[in-house]
Amino acid sequence: MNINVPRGTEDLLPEQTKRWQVIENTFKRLAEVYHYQEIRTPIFERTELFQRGVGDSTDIVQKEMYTFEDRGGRNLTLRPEGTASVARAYVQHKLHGKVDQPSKLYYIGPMFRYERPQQGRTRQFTQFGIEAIGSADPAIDAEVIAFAMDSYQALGLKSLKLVLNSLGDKESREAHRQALVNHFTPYKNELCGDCQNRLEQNPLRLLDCKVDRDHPSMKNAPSILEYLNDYSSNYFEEVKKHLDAMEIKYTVDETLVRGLDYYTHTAFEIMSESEGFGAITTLSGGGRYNGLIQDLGGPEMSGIGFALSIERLLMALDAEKVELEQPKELDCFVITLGDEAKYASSKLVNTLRKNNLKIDQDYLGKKMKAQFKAADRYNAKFVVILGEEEVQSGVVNVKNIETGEEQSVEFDDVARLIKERV
RNA sequence: GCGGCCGUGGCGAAGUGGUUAACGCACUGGAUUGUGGCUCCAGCACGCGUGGGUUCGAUUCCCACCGGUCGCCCCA
Repeated sequence: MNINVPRGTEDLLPEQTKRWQVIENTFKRLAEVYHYQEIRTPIFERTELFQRGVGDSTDIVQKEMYTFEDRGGRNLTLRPEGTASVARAYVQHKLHGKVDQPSKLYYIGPMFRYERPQQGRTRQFTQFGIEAIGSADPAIDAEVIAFAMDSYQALGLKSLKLVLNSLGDKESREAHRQALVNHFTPYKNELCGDCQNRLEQNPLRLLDCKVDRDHPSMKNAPSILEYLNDYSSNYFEEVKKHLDAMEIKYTVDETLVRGLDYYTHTAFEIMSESEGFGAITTLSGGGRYNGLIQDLGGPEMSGIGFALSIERLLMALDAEKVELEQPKELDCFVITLGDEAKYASSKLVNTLRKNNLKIDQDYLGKKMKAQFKAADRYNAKFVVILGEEEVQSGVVNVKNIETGEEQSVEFDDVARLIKERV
């Protein structure tokens, strides 16, 4: 019987969750700083939502969705990304009618994609993301990008690369699409199978094909930037000016197209430039989606967002050898000697905890030496030794593990003493 | 969906077609009845992913399966 975790999923044991908590708290703090509020949507949705929202031509919808039928015959899918769900909630609850606009939302939680696992890619992974819906001001594009960069910088990461592009509005995209079809059709038979399909379904994605990257036709392929109409190209310029104003460095890459169909105008990715980071260097991505809300039955509302993977963030932290600062595990470990002392110990431990101190004691009947070792391992600041003598006298020694200093106090004063020193 | 590599105690890891499967860490006990982190001694795999095959004999060779891992495509 194999009861291990399913392929592509993992348990996070305390050693790891400690780091996760630091990261999550950082994000929540940033969300307050940038004034984004949390939204929680279901982990599964109707399959149509992702087909419409993410796009039928995307890899996600074509081959990566965890789709199932429930007992009522409903066709459901574990969410592969967060934006479609947030947009759906925005439409469903008519957030566009609320006073606070734009709606600035953040989410954090598991996403699911059925893929072959490898480093930096699991079937269940965790995204933190934000969405700002209801504004078409280039300044908010820049805000989202700044937030994305801050998410890494606030944790101490440095080797980051911001890549930027514009995909233009509908009109620009259509013009570019036509140009791409005209350009690539003569070479159709020389391109890879995927690209032959892309030529019909989504020619834009030909540009980031890794197989045909070196095909001669790629070199002089029409760039989206040449097809931006006035509004689009002006919008892109404005976004860049805001980034310049914030002194955020970026590289424009006209081949950056992103894998999801809903993107318009601003598209960006943040990559790690650390040595030995592995094959996957994309840490996060995002962009503007001006047609999405309408596609999902809402009013004409534009939005922009980004999402990052916490798993990849952790890889980046490891690659850059960033140590997250973590709180001390225990303020005091109570060493108990002999059966008689155990009641006094329970009482003392309880009292200390009521004083909001982090306390633990031995439950394995270990010898003193082993109890000291446990205290070391838990990184406790103090130990209290409690044996028959102490029970008799009502006085215990409180020992500072680092300095070795000891101080004798009555039971009732232990909490106060430790609180003063922690 | 396709390809490479790997599968030995709680963890890391060596090794061999044949009689006791190194070593390190961790853990437990002792040297040392109540003050640890150092040192020394001792203990700790009836077993080398599962099943089948070759063989007098397999953890070691072969096959299949399972699991892990890395990479391709694509992405977070």
